[in-house]
Amino acid sequence: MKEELAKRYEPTEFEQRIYAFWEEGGYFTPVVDKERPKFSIVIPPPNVTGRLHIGHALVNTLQDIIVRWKRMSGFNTLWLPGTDHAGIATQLVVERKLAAEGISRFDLGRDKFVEKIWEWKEQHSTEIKDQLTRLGASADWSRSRFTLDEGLSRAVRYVFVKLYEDGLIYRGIAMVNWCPRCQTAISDVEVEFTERNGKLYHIDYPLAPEAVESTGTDRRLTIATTRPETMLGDTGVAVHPDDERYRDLIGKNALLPIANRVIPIVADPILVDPEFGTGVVKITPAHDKNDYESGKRNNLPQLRVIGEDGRMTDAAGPEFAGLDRFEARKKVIELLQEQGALVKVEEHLHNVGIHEKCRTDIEPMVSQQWFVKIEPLAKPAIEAVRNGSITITPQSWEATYFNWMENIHDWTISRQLWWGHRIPAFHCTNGHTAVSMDDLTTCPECGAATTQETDVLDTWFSSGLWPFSTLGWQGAGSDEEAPDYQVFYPTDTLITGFDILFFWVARMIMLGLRFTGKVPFSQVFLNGLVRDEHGQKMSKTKGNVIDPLDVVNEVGADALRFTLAVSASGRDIPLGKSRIQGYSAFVNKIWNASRFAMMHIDTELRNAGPIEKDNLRTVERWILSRLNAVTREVNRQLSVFRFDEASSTLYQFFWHEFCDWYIEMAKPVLLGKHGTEDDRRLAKRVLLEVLDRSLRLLHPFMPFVTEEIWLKLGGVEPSIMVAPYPIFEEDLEDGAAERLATAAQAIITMIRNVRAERGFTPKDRFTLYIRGNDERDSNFFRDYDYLLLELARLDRVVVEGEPPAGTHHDVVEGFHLAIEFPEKQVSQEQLDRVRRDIEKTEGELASIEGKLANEQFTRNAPAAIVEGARARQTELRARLGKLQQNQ
RNA sequence: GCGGGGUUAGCUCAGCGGUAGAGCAUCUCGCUUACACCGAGAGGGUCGGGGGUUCGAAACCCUCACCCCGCACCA
Repeated sequence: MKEELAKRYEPTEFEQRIYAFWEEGGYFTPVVDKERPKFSIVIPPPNVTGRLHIGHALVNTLQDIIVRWKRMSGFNTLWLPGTDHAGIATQLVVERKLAAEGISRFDLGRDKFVEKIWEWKEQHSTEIKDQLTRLGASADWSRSRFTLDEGLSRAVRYVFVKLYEDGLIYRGIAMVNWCPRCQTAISDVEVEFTERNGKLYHIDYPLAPEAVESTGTDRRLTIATTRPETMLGDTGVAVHPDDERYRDLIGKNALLPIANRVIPIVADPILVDPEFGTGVVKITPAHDKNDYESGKRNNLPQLRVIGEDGRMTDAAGPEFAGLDRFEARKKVIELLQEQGALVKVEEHLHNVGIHEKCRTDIEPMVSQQWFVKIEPLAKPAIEAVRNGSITITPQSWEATYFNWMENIHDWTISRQLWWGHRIPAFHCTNGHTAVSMDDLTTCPECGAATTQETDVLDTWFSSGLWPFSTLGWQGAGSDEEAPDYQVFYPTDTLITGFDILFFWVARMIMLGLRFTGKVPFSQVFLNGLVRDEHGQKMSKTKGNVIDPLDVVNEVGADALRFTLAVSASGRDIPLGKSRIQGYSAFVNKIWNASRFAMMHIDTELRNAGPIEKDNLRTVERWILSRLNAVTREVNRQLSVFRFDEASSTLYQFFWHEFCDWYIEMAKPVLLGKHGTEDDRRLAKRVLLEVLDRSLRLLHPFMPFVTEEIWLKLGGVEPSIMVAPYPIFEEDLEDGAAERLATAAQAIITMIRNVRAERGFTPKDRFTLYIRGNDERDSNFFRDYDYLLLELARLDRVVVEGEPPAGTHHDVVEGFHLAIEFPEKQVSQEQLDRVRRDIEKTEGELASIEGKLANEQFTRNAPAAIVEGARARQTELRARLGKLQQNQ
């Protein structure tokens, strides 16, 4: 039964009601049936305690568009949602909260602290779902997963143990990125480089007394450093072996100022560039990546002067021990100044590595950690993209992927955190380490008591398994008993931000291939960053942040979604309030057009039956043909992730073809002002058809409003969500109808145009003389003269009649027109316009004729192009002749 | 240094070998019973500079300039 549509479009009135309706209908949950064609996609799991920002709104809108499109297209569709425990990020949030109460995690101890995080998690775990719900995400909440769930944890443990057994996970002492604030090691990709104005300190290192004696000189070696405090840990000085200035000093010793330690002068062609600076480099093997390598090459000891908390150690000397590293820097400078060893200080712009999560300066540090030997995993992952098993869109990201994967370093996976998957390794009192699926209390090697490794795994280790661990995979063999895995793995598409290509996408590919033997997904779409309307990054300090939930509350989810879609070409997205406003007008337009249609549709959709195509008139054939072309276009664009093209195609069609033209053209018949009762019935049927198909095409982009309208329209299916997505139908194509309808529109436009140019008002009426090319054209205009009369506001249309002298002539789409205007003073402006029009036409004609006169063109250009040029020439000639009569 | 992207109407962008486009903004006219979150119309671009390929280039190639983003390095 058809219902009324509210007079005003008020999204807040129905969006949440509609979502509840979908959930109750169970439309988000696919069936577990291997025989049906499936489509599956997993969400990039947001941080469990996070608040959704505009970037989440984007990535989840895009996923939902694809998911709804596939579901309507007949696929057994699963969108699996969930959240990530997000080790460091979550721990940080809770630590900050506790800090506000004056408590540190160390006050609580590991177990209590982890308990606190779980409490926090439980409190916030519904927030993500609630927020995604407001956006209209059609995810299967019954399958929601969390990276610390029991099953997923089992998968993590299995993968760790297996990689260890295969020799791809090892424990060792190496230079890592250390965050003194979080007091954990982090991987290379978690370090962010930020440009900073610093100082370059030039410091004199004197030669050791015995070197002064043996060389007979008292030279000083001037080194430069941005981090003077690390000199306390220097265990050598390097020069280039070919550098004449210092060659005689190689093998001798220098005297380290302040510490007064004798350190060797070594030759290191890798570390030292003789052209750069003074050609002398200090070596701090314990606190610099390059120095660490150099130290190993030159057998220099590592002296750790900075501790895990960022404070100087005892090894730094009694006057430094316990001092913060930046305080120590000041003190070192002071002492050097006193000793006269500080030669000069320069301003220096350089990059400083910081921890991307807490923004603390990274301290390179030698430490015992767990690593994944990555190359054997990276190789097949590179191959999968290279051979097309996985495609990345936009394709330019593939180059970035290869570039990174081919230069990849071992992955530091251990974190000295408390929140996460604890590493399943067991150390015994005799120093043995065993890795095991089951908890061990005694050492398998010597029987001594064991304790479990305290480190946890990098968050991305567990999210790297997300596409299969969420489907029930828990290790070799487990897949047999995991029906979801059987039906939905591998997934089809992955949609995520480019910023986690390395963090997440690459790791899923590597681990997926290794453990399931299949690519975890075959298509990756990387979306850009949402920026403000001027392309600036959104940030709290700039005050240009747009909160998606505010937008949803103001203009509804559909307007936000459509704006995001129409902006998503794969590059960064400029988003401003005015843009959203613009597209909310479009939603309003859909609402009102539907309201109009529903005032006239008296046949219920259920009983309407198929359209009687043979009885349709030209205008109806035209709109169906156009809609059909749009249908093909939208399906095609969605299949290649052109959300922008697909949505603007629909926008253009619905607003400017359906509303501005078709509805206006249909009005005389719908309102009973013209045509037979049969015409009217058919027009209504077509109006209904076009609206219904349009709503279905639009549904993935704006699910709420389309459902609200569609339900009131009385659809055949229980929900538009499960109504079939329109597909191209060859027999709806009608080129002839399109040509005539388009011509009629161009003629109406031309008349409106000239009317405005001549200063007439819509109330002034004229007579139009029109001549077609053949009988069919003439019949068309005879049949549809009422359209010209109504839409162009004429008082008479004469088809094939001879226009009197003094009329305005033109040629539009091959039709010769003449408009008889009432007597009116022709303004100079109008005359100028006629002249410009003529000049423009002459210009184009000259260019076309030049082309056609060129034998190279007629010989080489494709026949269709040459034909087109000829036709254009004919039209322009005719038009020019007509225009000249207007002068 | 390596890699990627960009430079098209006032703004934000699409087009990527065959007559320069969209949205927003601007101007003019119109409250015509779906919608003023509207309708009708107008103005506005030598497609960053230079060179080349081609019958034909905004599009392909080379080159220069400027901007952005990764990665690496910066003693």
